[in-house]
Amino acid sequence: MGTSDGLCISQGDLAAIRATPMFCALPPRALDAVLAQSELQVRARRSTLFEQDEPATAFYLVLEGWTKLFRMTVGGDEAVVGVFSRGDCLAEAPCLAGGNYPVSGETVTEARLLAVPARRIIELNRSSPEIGLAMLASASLHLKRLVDQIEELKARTGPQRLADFLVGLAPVAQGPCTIALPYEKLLIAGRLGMKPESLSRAFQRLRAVGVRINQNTVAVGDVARLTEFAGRERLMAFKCPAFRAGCGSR
Amino acid sequence: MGTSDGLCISQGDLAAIRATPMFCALPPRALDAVLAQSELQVRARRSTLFEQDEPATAFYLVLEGWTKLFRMTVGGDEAVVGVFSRGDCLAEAPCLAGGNYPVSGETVTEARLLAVPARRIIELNRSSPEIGLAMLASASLHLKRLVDQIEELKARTGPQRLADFLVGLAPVAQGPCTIALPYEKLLIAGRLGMKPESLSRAFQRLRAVGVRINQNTVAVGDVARLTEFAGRERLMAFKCPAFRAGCGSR
DNA sequence: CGGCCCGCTTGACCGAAGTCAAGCATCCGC
DNA sequence: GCGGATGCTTGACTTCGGTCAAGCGGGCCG
Repeated sequence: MGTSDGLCISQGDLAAIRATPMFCALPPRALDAVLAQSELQVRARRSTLFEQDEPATAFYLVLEGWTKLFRMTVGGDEAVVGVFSRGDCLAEAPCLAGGNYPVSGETVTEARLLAVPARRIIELNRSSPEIGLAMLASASLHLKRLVDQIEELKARTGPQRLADFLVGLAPVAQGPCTIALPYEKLLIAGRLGMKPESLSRAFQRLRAVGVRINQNTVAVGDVARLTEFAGRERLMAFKCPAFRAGCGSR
Repeated sequence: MGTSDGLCISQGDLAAIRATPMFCALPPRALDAVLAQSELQVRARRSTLFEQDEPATAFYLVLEGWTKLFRMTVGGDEAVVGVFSRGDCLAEAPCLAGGNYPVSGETVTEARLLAVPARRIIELNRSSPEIGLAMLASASLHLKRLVDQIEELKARTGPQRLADFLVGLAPVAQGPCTIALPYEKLLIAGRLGMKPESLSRAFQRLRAVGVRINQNTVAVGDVARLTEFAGRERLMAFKCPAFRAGCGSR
């Protein structure tokens, strides 16, 4: 886990930092104070950021690459709670609240991160109270994401969740496009709450709505069509026999 | 939705308020300031507190009764995101962050609530920054709960989730006991992420581990056995102690 | 009293997704 | 090149939980 000091932050990174929900509401002076306390870290793939139930001492802002939050279940599987990239903030709530990390965090690819020590921020909060509100805004966003995830798990099938995931990755809102999967299928499966085998089958199902997969690149015939599929009710295949016919052709 | 002023708060309620993760870290002066701005509400069953996507203008602390947070899915089902009782705080994060409610809120039984207007709190935050941190602590707790819920949905069967729910309600950690279900089975099913039919079947399954059900009272042969069946020791949340009907020492 | 409505339970059925196991490609070191 | 990792796909089977429909019991009202 290579580290360096907090001073050499590129212009691009600075812009990214300023754009986060966490820091965007902060007056420049307060932001400078935060950055002065922080550390720029470059980490290899599969590097541990923190572990569940450890006291929370620092939170992280992703500048480049991908990271995940997860839990080990009793059965030894990991339940992925979220996957994050540039501009996302991890674990700020437990840090500031002075508790333990509720999940474990790990890099998924090589990554560049801003690590912010909790203590300093708590101190800073005293002089600039808007930091607290900014963090709350960020935490609020995470709450919303988790609620989305719960709703998704409860109300959608695997292929629909996959469709939604792909739509989120697509560079356009309609028409054809190709997408490079940002990380391994194993993790995508985890993120979508299923096993790798089910992910495979979900991709097969999506061929019926114009999705082709080859290695880790995906070709989408029409993003709008995929979006529609993602939002449909679950019994759709049952109610609309045309799909089944389409599925069968291989 | 009956209301009255914020001044006549009973001693018991005051103690409950002081024990919440939200307010327990607050200096008495700040707490008084908050309470002076708040309103005590008594509401009938099935009364709407706020609706999803509305601007968040107030948050609620439950003093008595039960409330739920939920979302309407595309299919028209409701996905229950949480069910809350005495001592729990609802929607504080979006309020303070100045966003919209990410979910809808409703009372499940007749309930007594403390309604706290967002604006005043934001102003208060300027003079006492620890309010921001206290809210963050509360938000952090909600994050943890949601993560728990996701893990549960991903890693456990219906009967296991039900067992866990019952254990959480049991007044003892081991040995026999009887439990009165706090609200309708329909809602319990929603909370556990299943349909009423499945809940019924889950209860049947639990007969194998010594659980009998009759109307809305449940007889448990041995709570420890039930806990084991649920699949793990639930590490009791560090929710400032005191209330929560019968969640004794563990 | 008889009707009805409502919440809950049961049973039959079926689709979604997990498990287990085999098959196949790619990448790597030797 | 070969042998063996590793990661992805596929197929057969099983289990879980949702759907639909019927049945039942209690409470309420005329």
